[in-house]
Amino acid sequence: MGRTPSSDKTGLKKGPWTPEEDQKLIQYIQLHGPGNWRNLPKNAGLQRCGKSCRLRWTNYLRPDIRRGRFSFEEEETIIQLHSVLGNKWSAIAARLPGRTDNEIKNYWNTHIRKRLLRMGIDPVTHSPRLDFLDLSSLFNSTQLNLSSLLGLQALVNPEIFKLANSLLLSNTHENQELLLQNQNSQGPELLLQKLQLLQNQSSISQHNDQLHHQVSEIPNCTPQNVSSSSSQSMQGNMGHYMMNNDQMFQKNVMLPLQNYSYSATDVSENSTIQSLNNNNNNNINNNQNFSFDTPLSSTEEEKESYCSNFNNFMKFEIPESLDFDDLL
DNA sequence: AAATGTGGCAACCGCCTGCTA
DNA sequence: TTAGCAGGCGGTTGCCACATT
Repeated sequence: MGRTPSSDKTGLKKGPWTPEEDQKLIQYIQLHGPGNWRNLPKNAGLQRCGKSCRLRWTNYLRPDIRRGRFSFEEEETIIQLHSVLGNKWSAIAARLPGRTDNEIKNYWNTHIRKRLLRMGIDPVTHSPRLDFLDLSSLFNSTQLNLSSLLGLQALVNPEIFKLANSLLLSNTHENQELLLQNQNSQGPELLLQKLQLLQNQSSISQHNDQLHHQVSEIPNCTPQNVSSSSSQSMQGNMGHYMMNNDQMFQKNVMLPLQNYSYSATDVSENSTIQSLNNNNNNNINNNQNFSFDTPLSSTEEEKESYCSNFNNFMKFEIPESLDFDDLL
């Protein structure tokens, strides 16, 4: 792992740390404490730059580091915080004891981000986007039958569903081809236009004002997903969810979150499945149990579990008491 | 069995910020 | 005021391990 061991022109070693180096660093810090990273390598007998020592300590050797898989609660926290803070990994890490910003960043990029993309959610704005949704898995699915269509109906705005459904029912190969060809590029223009029109007719929540107000008071904080006062938000039974700005209406298709379900087939091989089952039963809406049939599917039980728990997974309710100063 | 592709993640790079003289 | 420095931070790289072809 890491990089090829090498030395820079000052003779300092780079690349992966050896157990001996780790030991030296640990022993030195145990004796003298962290800090003064510039002089630390020399005093500790390490051929490393101070920066490298600091990173090694903070990201790997620190005794309070909690290694291992992220729990579902941790994932949920990361997503919630990311929806407010954006890529402020250190701020997010501060709310997750034992986790480092580097670890969270890696986990986001390798797991959560991809999952959100597959779910059709923009990982930057946390807004649903049809052009990110993996529709090919839908149309290629052998499970594209009435029941899955009913699931799809729960996935999207009913009007959007009607439109998509009419495309399917017309049963023209061209339509499906068109949809599939365009889903990863610019999207079917006609469909997008119609969807956008429909979307713009969706109910607009007033409930973002409070959060916007709270966040706007944070110094130097420009939350990526908190709308401007002129932008729109949607609220469903999953809490407040902010739309980024009007540009979302230009190219992207937004779906009401209360109807947004989860392609849970590859959820969190690292997550604690059990934890999913602990706290969500009250929020389960059977209509939201929908899964795409993808090659990544695990067991049906897991799929069901994840699907039914997606409501919790995507519950981005920002507590009114959230102290943003503390957060930052 | 070998080649190729992909995921995961430790570590590096370069920029930014805050402190101090 | 400003230059220099240390530390912090987010983005990126590149290697290893495993999966797929």
